[in-house]
Parts: sequence; C-alpha cells; structure tokens
Amino acid sequence: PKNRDHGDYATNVALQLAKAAGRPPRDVAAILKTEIEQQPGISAVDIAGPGFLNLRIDQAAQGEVARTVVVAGESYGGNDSAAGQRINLEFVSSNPTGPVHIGGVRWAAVGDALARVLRASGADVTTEYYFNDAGEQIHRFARSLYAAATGSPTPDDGYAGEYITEIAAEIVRLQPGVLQLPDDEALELFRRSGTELMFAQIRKSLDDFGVHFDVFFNEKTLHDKGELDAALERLTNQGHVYDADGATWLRTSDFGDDKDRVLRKSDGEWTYFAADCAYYLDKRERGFDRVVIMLGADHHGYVGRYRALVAAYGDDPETNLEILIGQLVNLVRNGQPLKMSKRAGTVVTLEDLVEAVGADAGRYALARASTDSMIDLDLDLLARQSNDNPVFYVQYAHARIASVLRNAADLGIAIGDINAVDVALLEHERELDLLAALGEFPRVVGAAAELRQPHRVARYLEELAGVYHRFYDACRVLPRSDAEPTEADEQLTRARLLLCEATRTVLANGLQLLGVTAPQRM
RNA sequence: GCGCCCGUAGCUCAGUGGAUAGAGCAGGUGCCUUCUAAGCACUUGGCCGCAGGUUCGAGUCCUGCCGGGCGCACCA
Repeated sequence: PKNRDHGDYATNVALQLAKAAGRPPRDVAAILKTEIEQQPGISAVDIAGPGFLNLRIDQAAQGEVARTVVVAGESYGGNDSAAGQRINLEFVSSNPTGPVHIGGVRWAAVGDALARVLRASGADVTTEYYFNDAGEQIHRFARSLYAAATGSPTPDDGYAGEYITEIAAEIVRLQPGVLQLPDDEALELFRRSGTELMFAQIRKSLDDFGVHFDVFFNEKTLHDKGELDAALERLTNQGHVYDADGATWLRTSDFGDDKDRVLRKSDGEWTYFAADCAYYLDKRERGFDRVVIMLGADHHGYVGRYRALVAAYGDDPETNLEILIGQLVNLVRNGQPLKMSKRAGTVVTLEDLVEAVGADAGRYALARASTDSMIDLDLDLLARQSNDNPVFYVQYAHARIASVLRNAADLGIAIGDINAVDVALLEHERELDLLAALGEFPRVVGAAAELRQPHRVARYLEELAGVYHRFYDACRVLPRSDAEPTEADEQLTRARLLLCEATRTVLANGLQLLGVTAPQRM
C-alpha cells in the first residue's frame, strides 16, 4: 500500500471476487480474513473501507527480506514472469550507411535493458541487429564513398558527412589500387569494404555504450541463400499472392492491413518488405516462438503489414509477433530544440552522446522514460553531472553504502554468520520502509518484463535510493568512535549492516539491468 | 481524411481500475565538532486538456471534441 497505515501489504481481492461470489465485498473479505490469519508470519488482518484486506506481518518475517536478498545476491530480483518464452528481440537495426544516430540510441538503451529484464524474468532471449546491407541505399552509400574518394561532389541522392570522407580515405589506404579499377569493380569494392567498415564502427559504438548483440544479421544473407524466393513460394502456396500491373503482391489487406503490399516490383527487384517476409520466416525457423521488434514512431505504419505477413504464413500475430513502438527523441541544447541536419554537421550520433555525457548518464536518461512519451534530451543538462540526472542520485546511494561497508571492515566489524543475525531488531520505521522496498524488487522486474517497460526498474531504483537516504539519515549504522557498544548495540549494528548490504545488492542488480555501473565511490 | 502516441505542479516526467495523485528540477526555510551534504527535514505549487459514459470505485477503461508529435510509396 502507498499508505503504511493500510498495513504492510494490502489486497483488493475481495472486491474483485464479490461479483463472482454473489456476496457483498466485506463478506468475502471476512471469509478470507479467517483463512489468512492462520498463515505463519501474519500478525494481523484488517478489513477496511469497501472491502480491502490490510495485512500486517511479524516483525521477524519482515526482517527476513534482508537476509533473503543477501543470500540470493546477484540473482535477487529474478522471477518467472516470462519463464519458458523463446524470444528474438530485434532493436536499433539502423542502416549501415552511417553511424547510429540519436534516434537509434533510445532503442539501444531501452532494448538492451528490456533484454536483461526479460532474462531476469526467465525468458530465453536472443538480441538481434538487422543490417539492411542489400538494396538501393547501399548502392547510394557506395557511390557516395566513391565520389568522396575521387574528390567528386556528393551524388544528389547520396550521403554526406565527415564519416563518408573518412571511410573513403580508409578504403583507399587499405586498397591503394582501387581508384585505378574500372568503375563497376571500384564501386563494388567501395560497397563491400564500406559496409564492413561501417559495421565495425557501429559495433564499436554500441560496445562502448555497453550494448552487445547476440546476433548481427545481414539482410544480404537472405538474398544469397534464396530465402526470399522460398518465402514467396510459401506465401504463394498459402494462396495470398497475386500479380498485377507487372508486380507481385501479397494480399495483406485480407489480414487487416490498409492495402496490399508489393513483394517484387515490376522491374523485377525485390522490395524491402519481401526481405521482411523472409527474415520473419528465418527467425521462426531458428526456433523463436516470439518475434519482438522495436521500432520508432516514424515506422509505426509498418505494424499493419507485419501483422499481415505473419498471419499470411498461418501464424498468429497475437502470439508470434510483437511490435513495440517507441516515441522519438528530441535533441535539446540550452532549452532550444536542435535540428539535426547532415549538411549542417549537426548530426548527433551514439558516439557523440557517449563522449559528451558518458554511457551511464546517457543510458539512464534514455531508459528511465516510458517509450510511450517523447523525450527531450538536453545534452548540456546531462553533461553537467549534477543531480539533474537522477542516475547520480541512485549511484550515490550505492557509493554511500559501499563507503559504510568499507568503514565497517576498517573497524573490524563484519556481518558474520548471516543466519545468526537477529533481523527482528530492524524495527525502526525507516528500516521497515527499506525492507518493504527491497521486497518489491522481484515484482518490479517481473512487471517490467511483462509490460515491456524497463523504465519501471529505473523509477523503482530512484524510490529505493530515496528510502535508503532517509534510513541513513535516521539510523546510525556504525558505532561512533567515542562509544562503547554493548552486546545489544553490536547485534543491531550487524542487523543494519545486513540491511545495508541488502540495499546495495538491489541497487547494484537494478543498475545492472539498466546497463549502468554501480560505483564504489563518487 | 484515416491510423498510432501524448496532454498530470512553473519545467521534465512517474503513476498495472483502488484508499488522501507522486518524484526530480526550479522557489523558500533549516541541518555537516564522527558511517559520503551528489544527502536529509520542513515548505510553496494540481478543474490529472474539455465534455459525456461504464463501474461499488476512473489520472487509469469507452465515446466525442480541443491541442501537440509521428505516419499513411512498385522509397529504403
């Protein structure tokens, strides 16, 4: 309950059951009260208001949370809310024609945190990055590199920017003869080497951000292995493909899409969507029963066709597919919106963000917001390293505890035999608040996994950090230098040290789920 | 025109149909002669966009409207 006057735990289950039971809520509550009162660890059950059940648990049972947390250690927070699910989680997947820009960064932070939260909740997760290294945009990329290498102007439909000239120069350095080759051969070499160098740069920047994908999947392999043909054949056999205007179409409108989609254009080229069809099938054949794709709001129009292609295969879009749409990131500097323009050189990349504010501040700022809301990222604010960014509030709590534990060790004070600690001594209001908060963690992680909302973990950590700071302020852990502790004092010290270690564990585990470091000192 | 997301304190945002709507920042007043003051305590600040509806109960669900963002290709 929000209000501790309503007990240590509260439930509205009697209100929920009243209709089905055909009895007034308070009558249902009375029946439950009798049952619950007999359970071990329960000290009181009260019926309140329209039929809430407010439970109080024994002091000792409350304190056991601290011991449970410390014994579980790094595994505390684990739960089974997503147990047994085989999930392929695709995110970022920005084109290998340039660095990961700020839009993709949000998914890197949120997607990676979601993967961690799902794993902690029992899911078998493979994270995947899809490189669109086939098709027209790669040819543009190659032409842009070639132009840059020869000092020609950027093609009208090409890519500009410093990274193009840098990569072009790198290719010329590695392949000194490239400019003497015939045009088509040179272009092919720029395409191949350019995408490889771009891959490497993208992987490096993600790596520096602490995001490590299990699989980097190249679209080109779908083409090379004939998987588009196989997908087309399968969809044709299912009876959902037709020819019109010289093109080959998938009748997605049969499955709720706005209009049918072209698989193969009248010029014989595959569409991007055809590759999507093959890619989905590839994932399914690799054994994933749930294909999860995170997309920016600027791509939400694809949801309909994705669902339709899944249905066209005979799969169930409700269970086999999940598309998570996240709103876009606005870049702000000094409170003014920053327009990104490749020509003006104001493109902000993942590398820029890490360089400007560090991976911790960047990841936390992105991961603490609900993906349903647009966020403004103020680079100056983040770089200031003040408590404008709540990450420092949380990290500070961790560092503060680490300091207490260091001091305890210096004084020769140890928790000792963990089973001998008398956790019933933890009875101060601030201690009980802290114990209650610690006990919530597994449920928070489970909910974050189920709802695909890793930001819940961040918000929880901010709450927990606050509860700890208030505990720290009210409850002295270590003896003062001028004190002569009694045996009772020493027992309380050990119990509080255990509570500190438990809190430190949860803060560290939570930060780990967000891919943020838990510092020993600040 | 159609579709998705948002509208909660001065600002940025939490809030899984429950009890008196929260946090950070900003503003005000205090607290370091002993474990980290990147902290704590107290305080100022709310027609939860508007109007209906469902419900024992709505910031939360439904409908309509207003305002903002994004999207509606044989592009990628």
